[in-house]
Amino acid sequence: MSSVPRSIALIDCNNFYVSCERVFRPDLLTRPVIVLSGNDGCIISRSNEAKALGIRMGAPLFQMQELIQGHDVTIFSSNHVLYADMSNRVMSTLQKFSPVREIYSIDEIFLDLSGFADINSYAATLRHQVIRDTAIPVCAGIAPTKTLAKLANLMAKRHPRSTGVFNLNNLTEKQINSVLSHIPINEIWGIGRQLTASLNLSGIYTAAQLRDAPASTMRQRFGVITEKTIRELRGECCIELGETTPARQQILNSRSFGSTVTDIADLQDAIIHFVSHVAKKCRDQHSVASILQIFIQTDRFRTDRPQYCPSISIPLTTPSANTITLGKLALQGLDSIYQTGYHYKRAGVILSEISHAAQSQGDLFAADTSKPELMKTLDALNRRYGKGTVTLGQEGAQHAWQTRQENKSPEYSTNWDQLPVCR
DNA sequence: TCTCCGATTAGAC
DNA sequence: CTAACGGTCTAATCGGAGA
Repeated sequence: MSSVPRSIALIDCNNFYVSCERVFRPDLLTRPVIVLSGNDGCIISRSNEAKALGIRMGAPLFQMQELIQGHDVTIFSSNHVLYADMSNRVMSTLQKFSPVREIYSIDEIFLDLSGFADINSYAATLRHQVIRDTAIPVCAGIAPTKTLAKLANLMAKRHPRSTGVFNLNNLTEKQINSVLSHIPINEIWGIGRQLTASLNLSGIYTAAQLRDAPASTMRQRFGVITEKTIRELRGECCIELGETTPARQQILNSRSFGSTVTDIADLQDAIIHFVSHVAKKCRDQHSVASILQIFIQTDRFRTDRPQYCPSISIPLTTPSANTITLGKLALQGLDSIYQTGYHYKRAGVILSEISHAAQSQGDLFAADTSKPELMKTLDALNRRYGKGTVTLGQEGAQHAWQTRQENKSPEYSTNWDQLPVCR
């Protein structure tokens, strides 16, 4: 009994961050545009025109400076509030198209379209709906497994005059072979730099070659992930759709500083900021953490200066998500790892061993009682009047460690005060 | 020798 | 003028400590 293959669709926004900026700057629709990472450091999104100029993904901005200046490239700092809001809009449109779905990242969603009638035109409809609702362009790849759907999406994006939909289930075996033999393995989901290098050494260069390699021996040499990838390339489902977003197991907040800091007071200020942020995220998912980690780092690229990257892991006797409790411990931890005389470039805070607040061990007998009501009030005020309305004493307004963001667009879709027309 | 656990590595986006 | 290289997260794997 040969069963009909599943139709798993991967819908992926085109050049997502750039597309978000273009929604509010239609004058840039045909121009080279890039979006930078935090601190305006690396290039993390490029328009097709920027890609065509040879501007590399992930490259540090200063290395691409020549290309950029010669071609009037428009540069944006990251505007995460804008991207998160646009993502919510895109996802709420797309979720209506299948009851079985998984939001995989800020700009991607898997939809199970198995058994649907006329899948190709359904996918075309969904693309147009997203454009109408949000002005963000998306492409759809359809295949029997997630890994193949990823590749199908790649094909949909790559084919210049394609309709933005590519369905591997419509192809003959011969056509599939042809497609896979033209895709280098580094473009496969789950095959990164290291695996590409070692697989190449064994003579495997294309998706077709990887698919046809013996699965069990490959598992021994290259690990389980490679084996699953091989099976998925054959059309065998090994990675199911995860329909519920599980609570975070780890919550991290870290920053590279705009310039180096030497004073512990500046680090304290930064750490308190990070603690507030992670504690809030933890409370938002109704969790508490059992381990609090603090780290500070010197600039790893300044090899001419002494390096010092200490960290400390602080176990909590009572799991907590309380900013005050965690803040005190964090500052003690910082004290114990800080050394004078270094130029610190980055710091961060990690919450781990996270469990659900209600079922946390010892909760009944030893709850974290340091002003839990204060946390609720603080969260409520910030919800009501906007983020940053009420902060703890040490979260000042001026920060020596603040990141550079020289080309940030307004939060068009979420903040009236930032709309030029409302000034 | 086995098992457990924290640290490290690899990958995604 | 010079210096300039992200932030969050998961899962697999490694390797040492202790049983």
